[in-house]
Amino acid sequence: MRRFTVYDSLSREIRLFVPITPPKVGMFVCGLTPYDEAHLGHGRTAVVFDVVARALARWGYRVFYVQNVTNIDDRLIARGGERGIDPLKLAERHFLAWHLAMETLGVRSVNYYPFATDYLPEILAQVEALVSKGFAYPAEGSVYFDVARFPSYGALSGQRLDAARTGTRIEAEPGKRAPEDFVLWKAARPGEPSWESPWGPGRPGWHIEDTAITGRLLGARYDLHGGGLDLKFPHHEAEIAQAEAATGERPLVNYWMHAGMLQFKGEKMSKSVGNVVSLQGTIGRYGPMVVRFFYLNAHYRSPLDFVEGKSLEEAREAYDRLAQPAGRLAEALARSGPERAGRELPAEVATAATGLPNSLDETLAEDFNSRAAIAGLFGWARTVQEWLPHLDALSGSAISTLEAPFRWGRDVLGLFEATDASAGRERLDPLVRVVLSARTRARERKEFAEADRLRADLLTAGIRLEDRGAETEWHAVREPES
RNA sequence: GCCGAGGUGGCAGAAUGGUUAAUGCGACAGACUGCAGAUCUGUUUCCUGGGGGUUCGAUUCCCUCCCUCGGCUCCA
Repeated sequence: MRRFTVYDSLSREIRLFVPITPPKVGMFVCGLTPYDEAHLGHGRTAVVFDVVARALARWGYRVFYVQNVTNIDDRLIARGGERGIDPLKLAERHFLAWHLAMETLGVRSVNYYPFATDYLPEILAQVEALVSKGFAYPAEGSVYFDVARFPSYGALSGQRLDAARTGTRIEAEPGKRAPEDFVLWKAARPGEPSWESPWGPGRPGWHIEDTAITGRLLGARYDLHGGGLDLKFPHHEAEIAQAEAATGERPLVNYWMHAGMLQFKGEKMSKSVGNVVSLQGTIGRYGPMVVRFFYLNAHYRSPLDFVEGKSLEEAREAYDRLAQPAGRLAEALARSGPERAGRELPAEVATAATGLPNSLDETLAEDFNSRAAIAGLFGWARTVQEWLPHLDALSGSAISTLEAPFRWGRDVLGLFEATDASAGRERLDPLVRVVLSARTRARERKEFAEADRLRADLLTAGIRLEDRGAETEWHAVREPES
């Protein structure tokens, strides 16, 4: 197991990571409430923690990664009511879309997506435990957590209750003793989905599902909890309070990781601000790998600005600089096979290639500095560019050696994966070749006007040509419309 | 108001108690090319929010101020 450090939001310092029972790592990340289409901000958090899980797996840890799905809550009920759809069905529909987006983005490290409503017995048991231990009280069919009974409440966010209170939006919730008390079990209003409980029909509060799920799947204490920075207070604070109060064991979580917000037009991208950009739509327009690269090109804790018409264009240019040599190596290897004889690499190049993945691991092992690792890949791309013209002379194992750092990028960062666009390329290739051979003949006859006309026509069709000596390569300028 | 995260070149964005502060994008020039593109080479000069302090030396550590963003029970 590789040693690595991580910034823990609770202690506010970078700490060496030590699992409770090595090599196992229990990892939980707050998922979304799928009441609407996912936006670019959601994608960032998902990709950030995907890389964390991928890296841990590579480094010899056995990760069990759980991401919950809040499939019952006020927004779902409201949205379902507007559309005349059962909220649970609505949640399921949006979750399927999310899952598809994750698949496209290469987020495949999540082992399990538990739905809140599948954990009603655990939720009820936890609420009952809190009531019987005096940490929670029923009122008007609901149950509230008594924050005053949990003195360390606020430790994660640094919030002090007296200070927080001034800015608190005090909702008219009858029976609540203090404004900071949060709801564990919410009495059902007529027509709402509800479950039976000792306090009457109702549904779980937002915070309790996570600790009910982790209690069941990861135990009373586990290693790593992630989520967006906006969830730190009150959500994660509430998780700590209710879980530690219910089980009597602490700490609930050994390492808290919070991902920085994606900002758009100077503010956090969010539904309530109304500045959202669709995740699916952006993936469709730029391709999943460019979106992924955009996220990982910044440190996960920093705020990341999304500028329409600029950020992803820039990311595409930068990503292509890596993907192009990576792709040519993969193609060459597919053609030649690793067994083919040929020239070997000079010793210093081979040493650099085989050593780089390890140093990239070291870089990433310092609080998941993906940007610094990417910088290392750029340096390698430059070296590989020098070898691209000589690929056919190289042995299969030499090409494979050149590819090693890019394989690291694929395994850990999830970049350089074949996408639908490259599948489309295979279909188009024979057709494009027909035009190319006509153009090559024209060029041989120095009929450049004709050759340029063919090049221009292909460009209109979305295909850009690049002459490399006698050979001509082609690239799709835009994603195929689907 | 309180709590937290940030302020780095034209832009994005890393790192570090110490010779020229990564990397990418963009721009400019050269090589290559029939041209273009891609690639390579070079250039992009005084780039670390302001002011104090600690230090032989700070962008890095400490204090303070300013600015931006997030949270303060809807949030990834």
